[in-house]
Amino acid sequence: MAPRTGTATRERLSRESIAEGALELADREGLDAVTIRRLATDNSVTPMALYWHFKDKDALLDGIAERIYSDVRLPGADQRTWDIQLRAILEPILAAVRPHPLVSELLAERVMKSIPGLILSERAIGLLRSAGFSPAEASQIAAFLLCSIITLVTSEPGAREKAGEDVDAITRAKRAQLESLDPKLFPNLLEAAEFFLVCEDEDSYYARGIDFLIEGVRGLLTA
Amino acid sequence: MAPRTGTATRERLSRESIAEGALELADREGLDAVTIRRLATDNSVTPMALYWHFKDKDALLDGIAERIYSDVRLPGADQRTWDIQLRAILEPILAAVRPHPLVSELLAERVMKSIPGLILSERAIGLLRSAGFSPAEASQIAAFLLCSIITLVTSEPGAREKAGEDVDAITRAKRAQLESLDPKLFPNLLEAAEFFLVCEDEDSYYARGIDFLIEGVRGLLTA
DNA sequence: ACCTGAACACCGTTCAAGT
DNA sequence: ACCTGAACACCGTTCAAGT
Repeated sequence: MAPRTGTATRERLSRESIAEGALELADREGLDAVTIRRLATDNSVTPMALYWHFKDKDALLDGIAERIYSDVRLPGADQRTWDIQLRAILEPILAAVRPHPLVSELLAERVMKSIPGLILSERAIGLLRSAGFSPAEASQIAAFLLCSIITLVTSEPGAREKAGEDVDAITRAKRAQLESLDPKLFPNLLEAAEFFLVCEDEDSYYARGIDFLIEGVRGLLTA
Repeated sequence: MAPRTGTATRERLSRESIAEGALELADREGLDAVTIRRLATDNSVTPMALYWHFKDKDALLDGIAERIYSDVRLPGADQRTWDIQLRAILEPILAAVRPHPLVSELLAERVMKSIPGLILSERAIGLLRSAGFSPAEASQIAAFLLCSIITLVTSEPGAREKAGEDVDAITRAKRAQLESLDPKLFPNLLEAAEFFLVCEDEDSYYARGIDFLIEGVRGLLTA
């Protein structure tokens, strides 16, 4: 008889399946919902079962980060100018992180803790080295670029509010707070209030972010 | 008889004294050490006492962030070019955040939750507006610049290791991990390994960071 | 190899009560 | 106004044990 399959099947636990479930949970309900005990019941298992697959909770979060970094699809290196190639690296990273605004805060401190993260760091540093930066400069700039991509996602206006289900209750409260400010003291804040609450156009938001980063590198190069 | 003063005096609790104590604790032992119960015993008081001064733990963390933002000393506006003025804003922000690498991760999502944070945001947006950016652009760029300053501090190589007391035990472990990488696959990472572990020169690290940000803005402006 | 059961030492927070 | 006491519903984690 073939093993049972279907919705009620209890799959064998594995690092990957646990991390995948944890990521989906975090995307839906936020990182605070990711709890050893919650994951255990979601997997129909005892909390201690998870400790066979992960040393501790921090290692489990490393696993979530690895899962996201493994989505990055880097293009092959070529002979185009450094700015074109840099864009070709940054965009796939953004594409991998962007679906996970509630989880992105995990990523910065965890790049060096997984093979996919190491690969993408190696690639970025190599590109910056060949553009003319020293090892010290290249490693700092590469780290900063990655952090910046993550920051763009983490702080995309409106994105983080998806954690609580009362999406626009939070937005309304924030709007009320901003609009209660003294217009004499905070004219510019009031003029721009709407752009802190929701993102007018996500694509142009991210395009501007990437442009900023590439121009920043160019500025350091020609200084 | 004058009220007792000296080392054993139990001061009256206040929002400010609690936040100050919490910040010092976080600077010494990291944010995980900042616990309602720990702060209570540090203040020789019951955990519930803190709930009179702060709605909940999140509000207490807001208080810590406000404490740091209140250290920012902005210069008066003047008629110099936008890049000079932008530098004159970014540097005092950096100066306020830099002493608190273990706490800086709190700051990004909390700028708009205190008067000092609102003031500095207003100022940055105003400057970018007068440099020629639209309200949407100015607010996005201002938010990104602030996040970037914070990121520079949060991820300054070696800074975060000061949480655990075994400072160079952690550094040694990280070095071992990096040096165990295959030199064929990660040549650039290995060449730059040292710069991920400790910061060669903090001042040039931060100078490069600020230069990057200003050049990034210039790039968007001339695009 | 993979998982369970019971227990420990912590959390944040509510609610009613004291002065 | 400011703080206490007792209690609740959670955490992560250790340790010994089962199959």
